[in-house]
Amino acid sequence: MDPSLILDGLNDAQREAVCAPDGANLVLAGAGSGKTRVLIHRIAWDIDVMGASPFSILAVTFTNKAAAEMRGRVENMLNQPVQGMWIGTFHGLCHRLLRQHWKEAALPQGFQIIDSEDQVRYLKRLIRGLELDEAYYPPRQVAGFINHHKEEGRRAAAVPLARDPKYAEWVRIYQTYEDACQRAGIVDFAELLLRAWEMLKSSEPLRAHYQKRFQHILVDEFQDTNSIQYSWLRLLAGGHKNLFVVGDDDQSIYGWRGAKVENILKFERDYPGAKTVRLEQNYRSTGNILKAANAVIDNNDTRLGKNLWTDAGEGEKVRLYAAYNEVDEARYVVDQIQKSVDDNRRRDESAILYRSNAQSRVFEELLISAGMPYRVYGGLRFFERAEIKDALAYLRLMTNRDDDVSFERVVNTPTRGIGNRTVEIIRDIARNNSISMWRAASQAVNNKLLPARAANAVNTFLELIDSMAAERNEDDLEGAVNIVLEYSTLLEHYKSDKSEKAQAKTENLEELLSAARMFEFDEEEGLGELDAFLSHAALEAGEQQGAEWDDCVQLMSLHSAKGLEFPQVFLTGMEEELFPHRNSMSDAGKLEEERRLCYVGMTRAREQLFLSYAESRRLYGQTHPARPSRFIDEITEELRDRVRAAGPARSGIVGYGGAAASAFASPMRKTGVEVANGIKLGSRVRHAKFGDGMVTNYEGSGESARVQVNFEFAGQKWLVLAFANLEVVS
DNA sequence: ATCGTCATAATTTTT
DNA sequence: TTATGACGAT
Repeated sequence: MDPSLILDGLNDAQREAVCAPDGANLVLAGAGSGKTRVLIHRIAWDIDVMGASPFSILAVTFTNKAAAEMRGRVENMLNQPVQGMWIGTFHGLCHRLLRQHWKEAALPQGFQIIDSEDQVRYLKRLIRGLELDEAYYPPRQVAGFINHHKEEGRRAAAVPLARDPKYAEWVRIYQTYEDACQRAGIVDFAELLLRAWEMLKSSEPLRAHYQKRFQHILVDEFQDTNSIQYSWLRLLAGGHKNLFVVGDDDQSIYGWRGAKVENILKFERDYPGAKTVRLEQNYRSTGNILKAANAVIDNNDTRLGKNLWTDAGEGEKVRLYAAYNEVDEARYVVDQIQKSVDDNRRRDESAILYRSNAQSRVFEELLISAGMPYRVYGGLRFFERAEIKDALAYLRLMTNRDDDVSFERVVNTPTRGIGNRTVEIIRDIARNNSISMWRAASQAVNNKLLPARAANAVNTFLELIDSMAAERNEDDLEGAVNIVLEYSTLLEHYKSDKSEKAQAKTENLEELLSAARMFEFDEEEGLGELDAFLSHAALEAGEQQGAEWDDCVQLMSLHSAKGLEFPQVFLTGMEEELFPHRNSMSDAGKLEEERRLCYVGMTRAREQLFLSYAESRRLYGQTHPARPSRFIDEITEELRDRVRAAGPARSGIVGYGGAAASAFASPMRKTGVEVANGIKLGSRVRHAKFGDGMVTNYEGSGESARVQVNFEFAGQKWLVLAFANLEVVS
């Protein structure tokens, strides 16, 4: 193959990385320096030039999105589908290993994956079962404790015993949880990694097999790896040590969830002679933006050192807006976006970034009243919705009756006369006999351990699940979902409810049917279709709702913005205590991570970067004076332009909290705006009987469209557009 | 079993 | 401010 096809268009450093000899290679890739590109070209290089078989390649990412993108781009580049290559997330790949070697991993064949929410719910049950006070052992924190230890490769028995008796109890909960999961055949996210690692570590033949198979291991976002992921890689690359890792220590922002930047340093130590390549040329931002970002990150002491540069021009200076309060800040931002839209720029060229999600509200309110469509990242995803998880729980019980998490979830959903007391009795039996809830329930029924009425209800439930399983056709996934929706009466339950919410839930359940219909089943993993679907649901919670193709202003937290870029970026809420966040200010390490977060935010901008802070901010219902963030001071003065807030507080700002604000008491997170006949979200409309009001929400379109209007005097009403005869005013 | 009331806590997120 | 969860009353 002709190497030039792969090397063309790469700069020197990129090229050096792509065709580096086998062995340990570390690519320190600054923001916007083409890191994904290097990774993809490297894979192509291995296959096309070095003649590696796709079977010998293992490429690891952190998100499904990144994995899918990488696969697509590699195939594009090689102009053919790559078969046999493993590209996926750490969790996805470990899952695959465990499915293929469930015996060696000591798991039941039909093991199920639980997500973080399930994990916390389950822990809560177990903590109660141990008769411990939830107030002293908050399930969330216990989950964090357990996950932390798992990420460090420690099982409950291996957690060093501390003098603190409270801590000993935590370990006891961990042990209880570990046993319970094993019994129920469920595996949490951290367990996927830990199990796979333990399996490879303890089984010499398996380890040898995969070490031999994966001659080329590539890792994206290496700075985000935690300890167990690092060990996992080390194990797999044990023989040949052909590890090609790409990362940026300056963009490490997930230390709080176990990521270890130190792994980059460790890498150079653990693989002596590792080659390091720095990618410092940035293809994204203009000079001033880069200089400003460099100036900020330069204040961190623990850096490997890197300086981004560009040969694009200086561009505009960074603009700084000092707002009176958060509403003024939002108004300024929305005004600026309006200006660029008037300038024929797309709305999705603008991104509003913030440190914490609570800050999105004010922006949403003002965007609605400006009639500007927007999209907020970071809500619940499809497979995380309660009604979807209910349906999935039925499916899971069908394939694994011992799945206690699912049992608890749906035993009385929808209500079928199995009350708390009854469930408690079953739980006790399960605990006392170390059996699953399902078995305990059938014992309770058979041995007459329940009052007649309860026994009857429980029995009906057991038979329901059995009949669902019996009715199901192995190779008809959609049919299985249909059976669940019908037999469980979930759909009926929501359909009979005429409320807004219930209707949305009905639609979601119907969407689940089509998700099942569209599911692309890959038989080679040795899984049944249903199990594959359930694993898929757990590992890929699904897209954020909201149509990507809509032209919407983008709102997201700084963390969610990593990896993205926008021509125009608004970095808002640049205030001490908010950003850097108050919880991260006292610890030097945490503060540096905040600074990196700032660096990540700034380097999202291609052409224009706006920073803003408010002198007074209302947060959690209380107004506090605020000081500008230290990060602002760290930007050299000549790189920024201070945009003055125009004059003293204006009536428009101060008066905002009145009638208009109350109209937005509950902003809906909608992405579209135009409803019909010139009526938009935020439009002022007049109704013959109710008077004037503002459109705050809508659903449907055309004839059947309904809009929600907040009338100044008549309050909130839903109106069918075709009948309401609304007139748009001013 | 469901509804309403009260207290509480409230970065960041993927798998 | 607000969302969530626990608890008590119907």
